Amino acid sequence: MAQPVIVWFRNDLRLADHPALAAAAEVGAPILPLYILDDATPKRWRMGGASRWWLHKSLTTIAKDLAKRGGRLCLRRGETPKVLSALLAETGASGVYATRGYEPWEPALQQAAAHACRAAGAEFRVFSGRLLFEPEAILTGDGRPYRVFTPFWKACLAHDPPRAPVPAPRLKSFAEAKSDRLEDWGLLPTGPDWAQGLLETWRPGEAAALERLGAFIDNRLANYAEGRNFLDLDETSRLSPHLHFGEISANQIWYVVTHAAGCAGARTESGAEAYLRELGWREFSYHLLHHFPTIPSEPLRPEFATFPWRDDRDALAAWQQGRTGYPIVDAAMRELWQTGFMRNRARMIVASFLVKHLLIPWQRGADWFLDTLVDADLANNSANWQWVAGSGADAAPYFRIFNPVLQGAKFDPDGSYVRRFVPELAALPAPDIHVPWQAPASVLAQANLVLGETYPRPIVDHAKARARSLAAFAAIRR
DNA sequence: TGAAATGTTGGGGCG
DNA sequence: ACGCCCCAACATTTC
Repeated sequence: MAQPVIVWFRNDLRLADHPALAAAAEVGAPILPLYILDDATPKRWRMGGASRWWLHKSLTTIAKDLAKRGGRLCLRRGETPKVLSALLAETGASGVYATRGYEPWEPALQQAAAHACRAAGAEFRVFSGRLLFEPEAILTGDGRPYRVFTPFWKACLAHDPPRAPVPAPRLKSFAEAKSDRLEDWGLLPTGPDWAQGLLETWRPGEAAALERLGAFIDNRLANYAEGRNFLDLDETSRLSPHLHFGEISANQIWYVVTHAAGCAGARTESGAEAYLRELGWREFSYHLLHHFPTIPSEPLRPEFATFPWRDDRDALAAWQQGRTGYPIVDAAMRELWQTGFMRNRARMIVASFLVKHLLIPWQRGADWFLDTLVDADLANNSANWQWVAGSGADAAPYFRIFNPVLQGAKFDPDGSYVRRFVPELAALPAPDIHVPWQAPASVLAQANLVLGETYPRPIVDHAKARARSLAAFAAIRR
């Protein structure tokens, strides 16, 4: 029997447009599909609860997809180099093929994997597959990384177009090896099963991702530029968790959306352009993380080291649990807890509230998002929290403080988003639903609402919090 | 990918 | 008819 080739799956849990898998298939040797659960390698950034739930479902799905083709996904738990060394010894594999990662620990991890392969006389090959543009390919004229989005994205668009997707290879033969049982990995919540809302909201896996992309393009892409902001509508793609786990690639999305846009043609920015620009922000985040690997924990702008943050555990808990007294903030935070997701508009509102109204360090918010979002992604999460806080690249200016009442009135005008996720406010009429503390007593009584009991009063006064935030930012502005 | 404060304008009520 | 004031409505600037 020929020496097998190990395809080391990570956040690339798909069979189509998978350059490493395609290259392994080209070899003509049996393929051993492998996933390693390595809780030791990123010491600080252990996968969050919602991510582990998704991972369990996604591994189940790709294992089935492989089984349909006669293969068996090998699951191993442990430190990656040790697992690879053991498996190379067991199987006599001639190589390990993987998709390049960009997190801060990836260079060392990939080097360790390469070393394990070399010691076993096998080759280690890394393929691109996660990004449209490699970080080395998009640099300013003097060879430095971009720190402002617009010129970055212009440079991307002027660059050679992204790699065209490759189809799923025909997989002729597989190798097998002893495998853990997925159920034994404990990825699903036990004790309280908080994942019911996730189960009702999501269908992880490659097939579902492709279906979602198709439905998005058919039904919502044309209206995306405006519609994505409305919290009570479902006008976003919701592809982010699929994209994070690599169930679909950015290249697949790029080409399908570009093709769909080819028939359009409008004076205002089209939905396709707006959507591709969001993919551009993802690229930008990954490039930033690659070039500035400390951004998950440290502000990119050094002057923020002395920012007068507050350590307010009660306020943080109120924010996490969706009881700040600002309905739009609470609705969004409860949506996050129930479904593992918020659209971008909601993320901006709640992030601005945590950082500007409460003056709580953005890292606390980033940690909470990493634990609760099904699309938790170190690059996007770090870059976007720093963007909101003003400490990052091309950051939102310090004075841009969202007014949660105005944001609610603008993007949830009839209050149906609030009603869906904050049921104790459901009986309030639209004029009052974003400002329950201003509602007349008769309206509150009719809605069976007792402020401070059935729903909290605002934990901060907007005008005072705004002034406090401006003063805090003035302190580091000198 | 804001919001609030401040400035300007123009219609209309009214003496 | 006229000037004055009020104040939306909109524009600009400031945070």
